[in-house]
Amino acid sequence: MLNPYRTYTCNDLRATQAGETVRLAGWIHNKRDLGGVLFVDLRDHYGITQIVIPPTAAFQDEFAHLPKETVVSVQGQVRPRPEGTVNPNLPTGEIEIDVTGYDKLGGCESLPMNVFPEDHTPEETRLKYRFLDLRRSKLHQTVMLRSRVIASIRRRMIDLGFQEFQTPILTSSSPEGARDFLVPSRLYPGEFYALPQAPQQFKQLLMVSGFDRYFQIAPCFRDEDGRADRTPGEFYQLDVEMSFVTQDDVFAAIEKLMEPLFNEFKPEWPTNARPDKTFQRLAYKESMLRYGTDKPDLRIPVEIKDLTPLFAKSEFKAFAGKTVRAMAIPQAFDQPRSWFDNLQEEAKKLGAPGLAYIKIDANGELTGPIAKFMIGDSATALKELGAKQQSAIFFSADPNETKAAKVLGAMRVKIAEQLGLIEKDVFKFTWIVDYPMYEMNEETKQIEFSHNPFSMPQGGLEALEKQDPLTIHAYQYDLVCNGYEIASGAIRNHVPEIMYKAFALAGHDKTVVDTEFAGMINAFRFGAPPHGGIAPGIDRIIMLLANETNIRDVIAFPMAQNGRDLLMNAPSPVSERQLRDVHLTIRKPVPKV
RNA sequence: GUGCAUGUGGCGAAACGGUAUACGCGCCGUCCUGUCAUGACGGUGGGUGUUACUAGCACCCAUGCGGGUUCGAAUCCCGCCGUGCGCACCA
Repeated sequence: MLNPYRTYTCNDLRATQAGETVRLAGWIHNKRDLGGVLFVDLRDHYGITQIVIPPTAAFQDEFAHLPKETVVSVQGQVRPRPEGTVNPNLPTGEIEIDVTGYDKLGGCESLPMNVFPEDHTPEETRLKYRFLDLRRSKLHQTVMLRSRVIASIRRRMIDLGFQEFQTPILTSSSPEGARDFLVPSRLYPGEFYALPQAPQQFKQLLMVSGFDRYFQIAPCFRDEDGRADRTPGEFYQLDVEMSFVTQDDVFAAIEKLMEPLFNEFKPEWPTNARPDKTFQRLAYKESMLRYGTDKPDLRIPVEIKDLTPLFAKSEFKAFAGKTVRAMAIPQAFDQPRSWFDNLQEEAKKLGAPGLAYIKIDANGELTGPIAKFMIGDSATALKELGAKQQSAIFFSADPNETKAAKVLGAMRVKIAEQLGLIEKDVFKFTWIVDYPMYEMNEETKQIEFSHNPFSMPQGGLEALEKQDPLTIHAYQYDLVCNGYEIASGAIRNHVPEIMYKAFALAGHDKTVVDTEFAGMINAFRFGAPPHGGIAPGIDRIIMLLANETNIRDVIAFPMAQNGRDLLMNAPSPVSERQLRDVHLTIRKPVPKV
């Protein structure tokens, strides 16, 4: 039986179908009323077809007054367009439909935002009327890209020998990491499920269960605030875990996924992969030194240098005895004083005392506010910094090494954006490896895990027993592309003895491990394979492939930065009865006066 | 929690201490038989009142909300709220 709404989609018809009687259904995309003849662009998911309502049609006037975005089904005959009126920009541009009748399937009221033309609209409106925003070709295409990327990832993972699993969404709260989303239990008053921040423990348990190679396109829930590259509340990871592997094996698997994936969807953008399609590696410490961050944007051709020894005994008190880092910025010489002043303000916002700089003029002479302190060795060294003439050198000095590095790292990106120094249309990947296992909490002076406490320390038990904890590296790694952390993972600590020792160094005794990670530590007692994995962020990968800078633009139904869903009105109050079912009373915060 | 930016018609916006809503988009009306971001002309914030009621006129209100400075505030100041970006946070 014939479909009552359509016999073709709006992207199907070509000149070869001329003469056929057809039915098309879709949205009224645009109208061109020429007085006699009425042209209407009919749009569906697949494309646009021009339909023509002739002056002889009794319903022409009626049709002309249907608002844009009305849903109709039209019947008519396919005919080739007259000579000279073919539209080469439209796949269906050779033909048009001579309409003989129509049905109005869905009316449309006055629109709160334009679907076509796709003009600028505030994000709040776009989120509230997401179903309209999703009709616009930009977002519609991105969501389709997302679908194709995920399909490709799934196919590639299976081809690489991985199996797909599902893991619980209602699980238990885990003590480490971000805040959990909690789900109150009806059957157990006062007890809660938590939504998983990642299927971390489950995937490790699957390895202990002998499944060898796991993957899942997994939703992850974390109660943390949004950023341009981070949605609040929930996001998707390609969660991966492998047994009997080293770090190199995990890298090899992910490289076999990523490089071809990026190449499939953005073939015109070269990557910096080596000839054998592997990615470069950078030690965490090296990255902090050269780029001031553990997610360096390698598209920026600027590196930071350490000048600490040079100023150790300097007359210049602002630098003496502190960690001093510097970077040379080409093209910065000619910037106005206000530009340099602005950067100082930016640096101060990041907690730096300021942002010192000197300029190197056409004669290679040092100028600027602090140039007079740069004498002898330091002047020579600065010229050797690689600073070409007509450039500027920026300094960051702080008693705290990490802070000195991070300030300059942030300024490196900001300056590069302002001066257009970021290389375009290219993907620059790097692995970040050798993360420290522990770090010193400056406030409490306690040694803490710097990343995932389940990571295997490099050197194993021996390192934990004999080495200064702050010098121990973990088999912990990130994959970074164009300044975005797109994956994070580790070789796991699967040996209870090493686990207890690792926690002991961070000040947690055995009972903490036994109670808080009971499920996993118990499993490790019964024959656990060495294993490790990684979790690439799906949303960020799509962002890169779609060339978007706002992560909400690659998600069909995102929440606003404040964690609200403006379309569905979540979160929202629930009834007293629902609360009673789960044994909750509301404790409201004290209102501000 | 916090820093910065921002908030004016359905939408993008203009006015930057002196007649708010210029201009554009959309929408409405009229005209046009080959357009395809159609074109031309006109209209388009809200309320109340009034008249000779397809229309006109008068008055009032409106620049996120509340207060303040000023002869006069969209504009300057204070507080609050919303949104965006950043920081804290993110095993």
